[in-house]
Amino acid sequence: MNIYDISVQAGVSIATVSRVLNGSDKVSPKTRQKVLDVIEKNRYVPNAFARSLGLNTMSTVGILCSDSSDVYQAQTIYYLERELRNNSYTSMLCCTGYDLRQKQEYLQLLLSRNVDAVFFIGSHFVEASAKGNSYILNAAQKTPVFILNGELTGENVYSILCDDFTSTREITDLLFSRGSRMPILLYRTLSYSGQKKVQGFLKSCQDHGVDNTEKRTFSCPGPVENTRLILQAAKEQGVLFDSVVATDDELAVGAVKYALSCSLRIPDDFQITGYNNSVLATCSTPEITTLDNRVEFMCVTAVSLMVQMFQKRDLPAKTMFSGSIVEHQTTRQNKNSGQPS
Amino acid sequence: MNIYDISVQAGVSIATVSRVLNGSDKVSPKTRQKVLDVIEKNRYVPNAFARSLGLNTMSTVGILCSDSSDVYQAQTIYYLERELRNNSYTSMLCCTGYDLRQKQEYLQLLLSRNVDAVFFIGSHFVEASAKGNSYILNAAQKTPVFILNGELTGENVYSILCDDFTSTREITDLLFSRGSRMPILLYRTLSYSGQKKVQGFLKSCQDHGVDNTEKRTFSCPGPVENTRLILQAAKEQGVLFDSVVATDDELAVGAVKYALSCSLRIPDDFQITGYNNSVLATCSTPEITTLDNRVEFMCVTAVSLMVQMFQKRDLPAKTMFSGSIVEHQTTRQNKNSGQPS
DNA sequence: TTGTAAGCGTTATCAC
DNA sequence: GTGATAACGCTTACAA
Repeated sequence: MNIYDISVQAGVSIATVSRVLNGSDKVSPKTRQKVLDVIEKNRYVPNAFARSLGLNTMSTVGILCSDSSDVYQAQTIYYLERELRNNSYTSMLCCTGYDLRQKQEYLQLLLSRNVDAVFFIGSHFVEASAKGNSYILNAAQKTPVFILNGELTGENVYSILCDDFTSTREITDLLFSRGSRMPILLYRTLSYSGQKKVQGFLKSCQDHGVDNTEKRTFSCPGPVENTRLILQAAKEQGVLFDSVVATDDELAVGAVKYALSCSLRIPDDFQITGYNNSVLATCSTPEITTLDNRVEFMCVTAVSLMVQMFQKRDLPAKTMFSGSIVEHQTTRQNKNSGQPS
Repeated sequence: MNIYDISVQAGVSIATVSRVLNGSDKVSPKTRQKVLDVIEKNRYVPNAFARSLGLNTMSTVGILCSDSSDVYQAQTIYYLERELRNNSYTSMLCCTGYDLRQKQEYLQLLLSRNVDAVFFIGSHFVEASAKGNSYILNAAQKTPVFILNGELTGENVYSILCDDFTSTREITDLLFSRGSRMPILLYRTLSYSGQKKVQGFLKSCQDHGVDNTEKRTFSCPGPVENTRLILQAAKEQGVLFDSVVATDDELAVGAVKYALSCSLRIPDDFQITGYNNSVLATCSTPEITTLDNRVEFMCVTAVSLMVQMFQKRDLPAKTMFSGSIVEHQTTRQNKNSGQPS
């Protein structure tokens, strides 16, 4: 069943059927109804392939993430897809993993499918070296690129991100204000946002007169149990710390497990902050004070930017917004001097 | 740049270019190389829309989930996408929420895009009433449907699922064997798998001589704090229980929080089991004994079924596999008689 | 082995 | 308002 069949049954030309389908106002009400009836009767649905060939678009965008099962990314995917659908776009999901070659292949795949735009979730996609990012910039020559929680400068590239520097500085400030004297930072990788977090942490430490800051940041790859081991090792190597700033909630969970295994009282002896305000923060006991980096707002904003861009509006290449601290049970309630462990 | 431009530059016909592109063996090595050089030089990529119009497929499948940010669904999406991509399919992701109308609209959307197959994640899509499922059965007339962790009988519908009845019976058996005398069950909804879990729980209770089983199952919708409140209420209403069988890990986390708030010792006074073997089970302290329902295996199997189906093989409409218990810290180590709280 | 030409099912530009 | 008809860019018989 195609547009020609419909046109025959309705006694009109395919042009008229097409007009009805696309809501043109240059069709008489009578003709329109006649055509609609035939369409209805036959449950006719226009062929998407032919349509996209003619229009040169399928109203589809690509979503690239490294791992959709990561709680933060999963959240982002959810809101992105919802917003895109609300604006009549479908989402093509690609989980690339962390290998550059895979990322490039996936991006090529999306481009070859003629997606209308590409969204990168997370700053893992922005490499430290400019050369490593050329594949994104190349892509942007054909297709608009939106980077969520990362930053990349280039033509047709738009970055939407939480101010991780300030947020991490503020959450570290919070620990100091609640009596911590020697916080340490746990981070996952030195991605763009990872670096910002480290810098925010160091800034707060400097502001509070903590020395040797470069030795107070620890990389924690791998699963949650690894975090505990790394903290254990740090302690055994003589690193003194009475609080942990974690750059995601899973790392914070690891810190909770460390504290519990050492019988440290949380938050009296030991304070912990997470990041992302994910379900992990409230599933932990005690529940973790965390940073809400407004995933939903980020996604709504990103899709809004995309829609405006298609309307040829001039847009900011970078949109940055502030996070907010959500206090739970791993930080002290009010200001009093703490006692380093 | 299209196939015609390439053919001119290479001094051949578009048919030959097409043959080269599609790896036909009916092209002389010399011609092939000549064409490949021109393609390379121009970085030509064939138009996906025209291609799909001709072939009547875009090698795309639809993935329908209710909420991609749910940890279980996020896992499933990850493995599904990976397997599909390994078999040269791209994934169109749709997050429908829990409203039937939305589900139907999304399914229509996917069908109108001519996806090659549709995957439903989770049994939320299978309604209790046959009428509520007609939209799926209708879709299956055109497009093969794969239901992951749910069951629906119909032409062109394939169900791949963990044996939730047996798994829940076994994990309840485990609690009895570790000294529990009066377990209760927490479930999310009475979806297909939800029902199976309830039945498995009741069977185990009957086998162990527990009466009044129908009053020992509790529905726990909503966020994690709600679970604690429901358990609290149950206790205050005089329900006696010394262990909780939760039908997902998040519910189990709620049970952990309940136990900790009552100062019950886990697992000595109170035992808990989760379900799904998700990150939540290990992020909890104590870590939760849970059921591994083999998400990865399920996805690999589902995609394998799809591939075989396209090869016109005859396939089982239902593929069921067993789960396995992963013991952590919320169940006792060995058999000894317990003391009901 | 290669080329010609007829689809595939739309949209859109013309005439009328 | 409506109807021919030419794109859109590819695949694939069928011919040569």
